[in-house]
Amino acid sequence: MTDSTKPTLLVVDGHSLAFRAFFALPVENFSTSDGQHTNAVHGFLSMFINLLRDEKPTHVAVAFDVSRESFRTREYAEYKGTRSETPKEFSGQIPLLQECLRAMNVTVLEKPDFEADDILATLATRGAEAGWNVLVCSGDRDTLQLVNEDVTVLYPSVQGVSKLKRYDPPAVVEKYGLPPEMYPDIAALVGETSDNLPGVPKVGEKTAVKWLTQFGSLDALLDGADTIKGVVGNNLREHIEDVRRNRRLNRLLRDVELPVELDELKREAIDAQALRDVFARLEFRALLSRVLQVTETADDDGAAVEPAAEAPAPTELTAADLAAWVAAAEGEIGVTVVIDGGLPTRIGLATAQAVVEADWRDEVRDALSGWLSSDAPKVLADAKPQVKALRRAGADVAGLAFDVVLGGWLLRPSFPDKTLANLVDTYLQEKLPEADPSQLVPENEGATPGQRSWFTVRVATALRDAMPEPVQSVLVDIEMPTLLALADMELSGVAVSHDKLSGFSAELGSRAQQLALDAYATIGHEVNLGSPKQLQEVLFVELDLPKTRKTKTGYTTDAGALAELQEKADHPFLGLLLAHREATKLKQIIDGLDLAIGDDGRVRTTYVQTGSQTGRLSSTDPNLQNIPVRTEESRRIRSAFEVGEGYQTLLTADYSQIEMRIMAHLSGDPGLIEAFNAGEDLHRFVGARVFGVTPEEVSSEMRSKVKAMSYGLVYGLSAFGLSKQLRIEQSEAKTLMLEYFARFGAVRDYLRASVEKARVDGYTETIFGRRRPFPDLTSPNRVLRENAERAALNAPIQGSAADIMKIALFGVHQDLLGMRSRLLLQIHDEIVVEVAPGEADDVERIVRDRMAGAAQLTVPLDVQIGHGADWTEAAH
DNA sequence: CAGGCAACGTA
DNA sequence: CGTACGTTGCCTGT
Repeated sequence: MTDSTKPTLLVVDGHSLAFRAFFALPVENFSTSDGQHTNAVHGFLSMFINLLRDEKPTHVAVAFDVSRESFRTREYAEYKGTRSETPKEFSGQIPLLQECLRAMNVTVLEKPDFEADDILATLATRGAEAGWNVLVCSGDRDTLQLVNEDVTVLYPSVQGVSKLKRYDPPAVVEKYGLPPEMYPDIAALVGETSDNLPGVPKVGEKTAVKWLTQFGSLDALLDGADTIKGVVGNNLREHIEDVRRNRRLNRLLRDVELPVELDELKREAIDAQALRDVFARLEFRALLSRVLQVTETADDDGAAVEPAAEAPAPTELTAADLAAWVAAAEGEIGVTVVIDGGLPTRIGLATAQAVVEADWRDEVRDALSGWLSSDAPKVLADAKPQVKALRRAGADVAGLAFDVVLGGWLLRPSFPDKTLANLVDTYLQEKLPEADPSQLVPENEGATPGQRSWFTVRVATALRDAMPEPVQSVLVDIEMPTLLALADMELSGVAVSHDKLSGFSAELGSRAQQLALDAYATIGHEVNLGSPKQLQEVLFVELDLPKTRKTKTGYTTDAGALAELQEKADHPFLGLLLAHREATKLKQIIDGLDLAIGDDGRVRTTYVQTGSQTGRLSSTDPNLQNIPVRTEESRRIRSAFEVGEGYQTLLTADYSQIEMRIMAHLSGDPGLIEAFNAGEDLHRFVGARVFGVTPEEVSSEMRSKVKAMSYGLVYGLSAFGLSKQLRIEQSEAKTLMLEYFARFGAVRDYLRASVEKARVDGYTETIFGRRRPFPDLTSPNRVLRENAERAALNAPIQGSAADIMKIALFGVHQDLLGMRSRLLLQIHDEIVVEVAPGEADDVERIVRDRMAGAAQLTVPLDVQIGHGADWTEAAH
């Protein structure tokens, strides 16, 4: 604890902490619309604000390195020599950070020829001499040598910049077993890779501490080096000069001449206007109020900042009073349902002004059911599980106006704002009270359901302010109704036959076993066929087969590479391995699925509505969007998905070539549009154009080439990739692309323009206004940039397809409301419906109308529909 | 025991 | 050097 009567000096290593923030924060979430990266600035300031708030220093300074050259590099040219070039994306942020700090009237110090840590050491020493409390915040462990009774080091933990570990003398002793002033002795012996200071080989922290404890000091140890036995003793003697050099270099200077006196570091009121200006340029919205909260402002017209609001105490209401309360409440009502075992146990409602709660009982349900199922606007955080619980309890829900978790995702699809607590943090800069899960009897009570509703309502307001109109429309018009459809689909589940699965599993099991034995026979011993590492040993060492493509950990043994190996140097082991892989993979999928079958014979997945960056859904526990289909055999798994008891048939409906149709629409390419309007086989039509023949003359080889080309386009395929995919020469792939674009030039123009627009705007947009940010499009790093370009090219197409399917999905859901038939599955461009007896014709008409009518494009949306007793049958 | 990696299933 | 996902088993490090 710091003595509160004394001044507290906080000195911070700006460079090292900003650098940590740079790597800790995903750059895609911290960039301005013109592409300036701001993650280091944001991360540093966020941490710095927390420090000001928590430590309440009276005096503050932030030190920076001027360059990599210092007196240390002059003494030892290799110092920090292994560090790779500082990324430009980082160094460009330092002036911006300094500008922010100056606007906050924080003293920024830098001195040529010295490192930031020397400035910290000097200030810390002077502060301690003056009898102050000193806090040193740095990402460099060498600052631990500064720790004493008056000086505490705050060191960022591995988890990130936000968590700082406090090192006072006892903490250093606990961590290293030696007092702080001896830390550099340990470091000198061990060495510091990041500074390119080699230590004594084979000596780690343990040995160093043991020696230093034994000899009492580094000098005594080096003097007595002859007495140390063994390899490490030799190593020490051979590297004694390295150790001395390390120790010279890691000693921080405590008497650097600085242009300021301690008193001048006193915290001053910030220049709010200047801060607003620079934050506006950096597009920091939330940060400003956080700064204003922890600092005085010298701004005349600056409104006083309210401290974070405290949630009102909840009022416990009876069922009847609850009904009266919702009837009287104005505007949106926040709703939070506490769930246990899939059923509601408690409900909390709130407006921005009032908070009410009740245990969930039948009376409560009956009192609220009218309101819950009405259009009265409701705001929730992660509504789907709550809607499901309410429906299980016999209460229907409508009037979902806003789900803040979906809103946060739409605004920043890559940001992990997946809980109310995250959102409260990000958009309100407040803390949602949370019970400490590590304690059996929590010290802090978490927010009650009513209070969570209160936070939800306020987050919704903040999100709306931050959300461009088109994005709000995606939320309200697409995502919210989709949510209701998904809730019902998850509740329904899909019937899966355990008998079909277990029979198939056993068959595959014995086949896999036999294949394994055969495989062992070809190489003369057993090997774990599931271990890529052991396989590499067999393939490339024992059998000495040609090396395949490299992976991070060796050479790939994936199916493609093994097939190539077979062509080059066939060995019976390869075919058996591939067959074994196929059998075990299928068995694994089957067994996983079998395990997921519930008591009622149905499998229930969870659709993650925020599960992708493009707008698609994802499916988990189990994933029903990747059930095999490609091979005849694998379709036996789909055959186990059956129509449920009391239903007549399964109906599948899928969009044919929806992404190419969207491409035609977005590019306006006359050839492609004609292809779709002609109603002819797309790839045949395109093939005819590309190869200059009639559609009848398009061979299957030609067709598969243009098909690969067309699909590849949507993913940003290169000539190289195309040649690999089609196993043709790169030159031929290039010619194919040129021919393709010669006939369908508008496609290329569109793709180019689309990426260019994303570069300028900083984001892509779907037909319906869903956005995805792409800060890396301006990255100087070629790999990052080109990856972003391909993703940016794909995002509007994949995303628009996802939008269209969602619109169709909730349309079908709504139309089926009065019927017994129900939606079961969505697999990106396909839906599966369980059709009740007598409803087949109506259902087919509904599905066709809703899917084909989901969007008005310049080309028709073609829908293929099939029926059957199981999923395989229905797919025809 | 968690987490990274390779491999592979889908659209 | 083709986008978007989730799951599995192996293996390594804490």
